[in-house]
Amino acid sequence: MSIRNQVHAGLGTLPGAEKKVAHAFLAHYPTAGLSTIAELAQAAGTSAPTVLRFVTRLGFESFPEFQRALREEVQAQLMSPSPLERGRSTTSTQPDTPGLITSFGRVSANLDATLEAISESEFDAACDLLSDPKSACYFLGGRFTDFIAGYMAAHLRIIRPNVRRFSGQTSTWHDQVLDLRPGDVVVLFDIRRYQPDLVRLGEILVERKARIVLVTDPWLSPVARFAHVVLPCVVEAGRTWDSSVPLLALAEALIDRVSRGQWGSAQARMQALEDIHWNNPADADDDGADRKDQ
Amino acid sequence: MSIRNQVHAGLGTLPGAEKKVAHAFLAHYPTAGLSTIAELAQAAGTSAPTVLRFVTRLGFESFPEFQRALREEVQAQLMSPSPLERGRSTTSTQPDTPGLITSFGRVSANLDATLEAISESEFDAACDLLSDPKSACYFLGGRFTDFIAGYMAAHLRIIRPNVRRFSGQTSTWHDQVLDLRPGDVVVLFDIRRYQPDLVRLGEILVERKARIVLVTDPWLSPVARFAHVVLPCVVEAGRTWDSSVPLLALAEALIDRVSRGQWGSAQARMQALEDIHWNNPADADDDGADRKDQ
DNA sequence: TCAATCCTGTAATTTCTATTACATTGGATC
DNA sequence: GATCCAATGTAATAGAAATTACAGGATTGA
Repeated sequence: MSIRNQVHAGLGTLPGAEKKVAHAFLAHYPTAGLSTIAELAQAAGTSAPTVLRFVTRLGFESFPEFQRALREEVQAQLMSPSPLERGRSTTSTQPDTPGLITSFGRVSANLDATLEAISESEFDAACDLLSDPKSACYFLGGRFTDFIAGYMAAHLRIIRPNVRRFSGQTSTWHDQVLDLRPGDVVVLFDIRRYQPDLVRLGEILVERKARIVLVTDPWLSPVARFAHVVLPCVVEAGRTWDSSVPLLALAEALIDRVSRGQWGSAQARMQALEDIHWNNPADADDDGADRKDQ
Repeated sequence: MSIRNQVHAGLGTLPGAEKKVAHAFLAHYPTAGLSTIAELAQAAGTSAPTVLRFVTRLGFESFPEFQRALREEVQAQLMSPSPLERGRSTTSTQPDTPGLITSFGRVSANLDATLEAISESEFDAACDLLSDPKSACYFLGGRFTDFIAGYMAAHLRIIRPNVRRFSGQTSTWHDQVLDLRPGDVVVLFDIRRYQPDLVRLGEILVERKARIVLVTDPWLSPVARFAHVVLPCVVEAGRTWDSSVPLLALAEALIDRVSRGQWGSAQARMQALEDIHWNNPADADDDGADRKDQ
């Protein structure tokens, strides 16, 4: 077994400080192990002896011996045409407590299914709507999906102007609708169990001649009746709760497409915001994790 | 130019003994250069000072410096199966509007990579910490990842008591730390570009004897120094921004595991909350989409 | 052939590195 | 709560490693 896998497998049995060494090693594999003990210790935020104990626990007589083995491994990897043949230790997972593999596998299947559920043309239409700089862009989600809405708004706000979120309690939404102008785009996230508030809001939005982009599940939220673009995501994961991963993946795909389309005009905007953000770290959180009441 | 090519190019101008060093170096690149001077000298059939003169002639101040450069070169080679070109580098070219398939494909690859990056034991450890009903549980993320933190908190709040979020501006975090009791669990999300505030918070948390679960990227946030459990997620998606999908997938995996483990005690709690939620739709959004300034 | 110059290796020196010993902390157990 | 054991860091030590100084030897040009 390669040293890399060996470390990976033994991570659980390591005491805290040595675990940090293991992480630092894996994070900067293999170079972190090819320099000095002191350097690796510093990278891990621990002391030299701990690093030494770490390599001893791996079964090496000394640190130089460890480095020798590591060098050979590196050479072998650089030689071989297919660099990654890492075999993950597939410890048989008990059905009761699904491990990462099970969980991620289901999510992956969901993504594939979502890909089939969404039509390319609808996706394109959504991108076009979001790329229109003249109309404002509102975001809102349900109980759990509102975080996805927030995530998406936070990104789009950097690329284009007039990005807002419906904020606060349901009863205040109606007030905020007053700001809407005909043609404005509203992105709604609503998966089961569908929230009645959103349906009512949908009606109002249509009256105000807003264009609605709905992200929902394959059973379609009632809001679909009012929506101009419907993007269904497969959220059924056989778990206690539905998975929002496909929603986020879709949101990121939209963000990516829009940001590429707007690149010319958005670049300066991004740079300006970045400068503000990083030159003023005290306000960074305030700027980034924008919440509804701004 | 890489060191390897540099040596290759300069082979002709080298004196005899140094040429032998160059050959030995190229023959066993890069490992020959990563061990000691003495070893390389022996491999070349020459003496240590000749090796040193060789690296000096290449333009390096010292042998360690030469090794450092070599290590970086090796790392770059190993790290780049996919030449990462983010939006910045492709400014002029007409954006090759990537469709859903491309975008989702990348995300899927990220999930696979994340699966390899996270050790099962660390995942288990994180679940154990989150399943401990005695200690409170705090959540906080960075600029974009705070939404993931919120999503996770919103779910866990249903399964178990004492789930809180660090809220508001950076400066008020310190006040909120006062509520922390030794042994409480803090889940931090921090991917590049790492926020200095979080590092400072990490220090304070350790002083207060909190147990930190860090969700970060493979390059590890500086907070990793203080963390008890580190969960690295592959976020590099070759896009303008990093992808948070692996973070969310991980969050859901944690939620699922914890909710299954807590099933007996949590079921009643869930039922009660569900009732409140759906019988009182006016407060529904307020409950779910809890934000910082409440 | 001789002298000048550049290579090259041996040996001494200095710097830094790995290693060990020991004290302190922190967590677990009864 | 008190005690024990593991874990961790600090500091001292031993050991290489890199670097320098110097002298012998080859090569070149006159």
